[in-house]
Amino acid sequence: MKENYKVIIVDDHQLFADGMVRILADEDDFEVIGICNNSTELYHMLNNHKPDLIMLDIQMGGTNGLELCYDLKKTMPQIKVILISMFESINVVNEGKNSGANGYIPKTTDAALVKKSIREVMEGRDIFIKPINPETKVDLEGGSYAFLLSKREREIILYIKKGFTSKATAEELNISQFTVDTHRKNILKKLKLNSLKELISYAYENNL
Amino acid sequence: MKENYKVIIVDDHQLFADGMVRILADEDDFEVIGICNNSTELYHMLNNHKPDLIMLDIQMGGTNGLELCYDLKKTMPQIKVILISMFESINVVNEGKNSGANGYIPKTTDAALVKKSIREVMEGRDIFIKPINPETKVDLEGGSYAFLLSKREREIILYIKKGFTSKATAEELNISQFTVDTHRKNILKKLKLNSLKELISYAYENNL
DNA sequence: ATAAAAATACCTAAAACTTGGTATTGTTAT
DNA sequence: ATAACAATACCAAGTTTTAGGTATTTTTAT
Repeated sequence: MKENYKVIIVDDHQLFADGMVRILADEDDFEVIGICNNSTELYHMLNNHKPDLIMLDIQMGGTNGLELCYDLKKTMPQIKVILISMFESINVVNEGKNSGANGYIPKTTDAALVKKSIREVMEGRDIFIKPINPETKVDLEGGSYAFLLSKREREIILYIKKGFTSKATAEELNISQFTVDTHRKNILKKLKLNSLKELISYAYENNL
Repeated sequence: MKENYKVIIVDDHQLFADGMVRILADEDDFEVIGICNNSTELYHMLNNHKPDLIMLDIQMGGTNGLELCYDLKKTMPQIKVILISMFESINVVNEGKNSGANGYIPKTTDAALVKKSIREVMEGRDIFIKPINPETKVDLEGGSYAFLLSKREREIILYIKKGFTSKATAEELNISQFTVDTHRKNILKKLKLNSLKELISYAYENNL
């Protein structure tokens, strides 16, 4: 008889999670024991349930899935983690590896490959997809480069959303106005935006 | 006996589409007759298959789902279209309406709501969710002066949210930059705000 | 018809943002 | 150890916004 792997799905897109449940329900060696929409829900659930595997979306509003994975692996290394993401760039895959995950699956893969990947991981082999075309500049369209942001940069964004000038932000954080300006510049560059106004809209539309 | 609605799912994330198929397979009044990962595949499929409904993701690599919806509705208005998106901002929902779609569902909704929405749409009622942004404080009594805004002022706000300078907005609307500046000033005054940045946040938090 | 509101247009000075740099000090990953 | 990233700080020129106005024309409602 086959193993019965207990799986928790973590994704802020409930619809995607609902779909995943049904995909895994096709097989009788998986059992989804829970769905969480954010890290808080996950930690809550982990108090009462011990999964064998966590399927973790790395872009969730307000939560950085990579950091979450890192924390999970630090305290519960025995739980396997497969990251799910709409990014396929080699950079993100590498960040995924560094966060301690056992696998990385882009959302462009299909149901069959997911099932195969889970079995691979549960049998002890990490699976990190080779980006199909490393030359291709990953064009995210609706996607978000927000995961590229550092902690301080996310903090700066909060002040921008509140309408703080760089001077006011600098005073609040006890750093130089020049530093705030540099952070702002770097944020715009990373997110490929042209102004703070675009940034604010971006922040709201991407739950930053 | 219930209707048997023929559905095509269009999403570049195969995994999401695979999940949707299984969600719809729960019910016997839906039948997924195809999955497409882009507009080309969709048009191909439409040569041989006539669906009752198309579930259309609006963010697909290389394809603008909104434009696709607009084109579809122009040539095949009898086919219902429900847009799916990870955005919940009022902007995008409105753009969805303008593209001729019959409904708009964010990916944060769950399987049950999707099924309900499909039935609503197939029975002739359009469904456009009122997005509830967790950050949004629904506090109409409390001090939203937004009702004071004129039509033109609301229009100006849309350009501000898109990051347009007053000069660029003026060119777009064929009016003087001074006029745009005056509108901006009046908007800030009416809403008791101090900067365009605050205005943008206000706009998102009050579904403007 | 007429008052109120909306939309238009103009002026100026100060403050803030944008852009294109350079550069040092820590920390992290390989 | 050494490359890459994060956080810090600085400079300058040009653009945009902000805040104080005034003022005319068009639309809307009573």
